[in-house]
Amino acid sequence: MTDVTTALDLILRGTDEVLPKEALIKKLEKGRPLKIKAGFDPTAPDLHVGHTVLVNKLRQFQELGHEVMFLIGDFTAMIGDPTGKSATRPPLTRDDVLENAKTYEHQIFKILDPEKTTVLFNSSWMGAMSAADLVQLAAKHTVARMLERDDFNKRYTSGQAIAIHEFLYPLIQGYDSVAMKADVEIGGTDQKFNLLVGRQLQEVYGHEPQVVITLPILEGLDGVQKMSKSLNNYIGITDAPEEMFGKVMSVSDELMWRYLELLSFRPMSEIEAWRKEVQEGLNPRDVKIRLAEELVGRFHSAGDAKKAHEAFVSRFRKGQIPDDLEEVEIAAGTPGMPIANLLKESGLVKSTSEGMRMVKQGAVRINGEKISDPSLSIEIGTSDIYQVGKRRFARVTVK
RNA sequence: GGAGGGGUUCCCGAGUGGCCAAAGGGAUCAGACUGUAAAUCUGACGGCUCCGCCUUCGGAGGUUCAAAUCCUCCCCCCUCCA
Repeated sequence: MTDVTTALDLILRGTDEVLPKEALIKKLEKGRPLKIKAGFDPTAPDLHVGHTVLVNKLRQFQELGHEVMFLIGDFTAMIGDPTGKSATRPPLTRDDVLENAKTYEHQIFKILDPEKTTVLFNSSWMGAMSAADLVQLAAKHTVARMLERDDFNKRYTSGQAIAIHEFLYPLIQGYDSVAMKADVEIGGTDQKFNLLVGRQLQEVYGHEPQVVITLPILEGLDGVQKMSKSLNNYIGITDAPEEMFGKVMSVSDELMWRYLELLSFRPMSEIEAWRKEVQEGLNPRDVKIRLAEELVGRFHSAGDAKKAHEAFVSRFRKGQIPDDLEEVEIAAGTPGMPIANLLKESGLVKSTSEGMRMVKQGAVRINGEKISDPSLSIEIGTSDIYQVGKRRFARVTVK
């Protein structure tokens, strides 16, 4: 096993907090594989790279010889983590859970080593718990401590409702650590309270408390708000190679360094060297390309990464039309089809109004030729390449 | 149970009878500049058979030549009192 100083270096990379750090060192010094716990909600198996910050950390632990315990919170999902008001969620069936779990595995094993990963469900011990057991568990924690949690506190003081069962969420998440005998639990900074409950409960149950590691929430492509699907500022790990590549390239120079720290597997020493290169005049774009290739390579393949890179260069730097065009056939009703309708029918714009606008704004090209006449009509039997803006392309045949 | 405040176009938020497809900001899209950076500037931002027409302001009715704005009923949210 790697020596403790080197291991610590790797583990600390990109973390927000390690609580407490001394305990982590002690655990590492034992020289045995540690049990690393991370919990996931069974409802949202469609991951983006923001989620992988945590998974990457798990991977680092695996590289150091530790054992990852990937916990799917199918029982806790019944409660729903009480952030805000959404206390109840539609219940998932057993089949849903299993299917989502499979999707998770498929996605995380692009990063994690399946050999060193155990997938667990907390229903397997929580489902067996009796009401009496639950009362006993609840007796081990106090309301005052629960109210330390920021959002509970806010809601309580501002007179908003907190249902009793919401207190059970942190409690059960904490109990999971007891049941799993976790040595370390990793989560986002927003999970800090819940993670700490695990420490407290383990102690009450006579176990050695887990070390809590919190990781920052990754900013989305806008660089301001957290990465999320609903804000549409995410890089999905199932995004197509070219799309993924392009999204990485559109990140700001500043944000790029953060992405490198949290998403790249390159050693920090190497990344620092790149930083120096940029200071000495290297175009930051070229560093971004390295990251884009690494990510596409991870979630697709090295070959895809190379192709995406080439496509990117020809399309954006040289302004060429991509080779793998979408082919669309549409039927014209009348002798000719107005350009705006054609754009709408082919899916390049959402409405004819938008189509009109795009033409007026000079965003539309046919076979590379800019057009500006919104009353242009396209004849039947033609097949041309239409472009709207920089990214939307299609070969459209009018029948 | 009582008193009051509110629901406006993707979001926030103006608008209290015609000049309102509805201010302003955000998000988004396009153009310029670039490294598809960022920032900035310009423009667009309900739909359509697009210089005109049609459908929007919680829902359903009504008053009026004319309503997001007035009236009636209903639904939902919030604050305070009990």
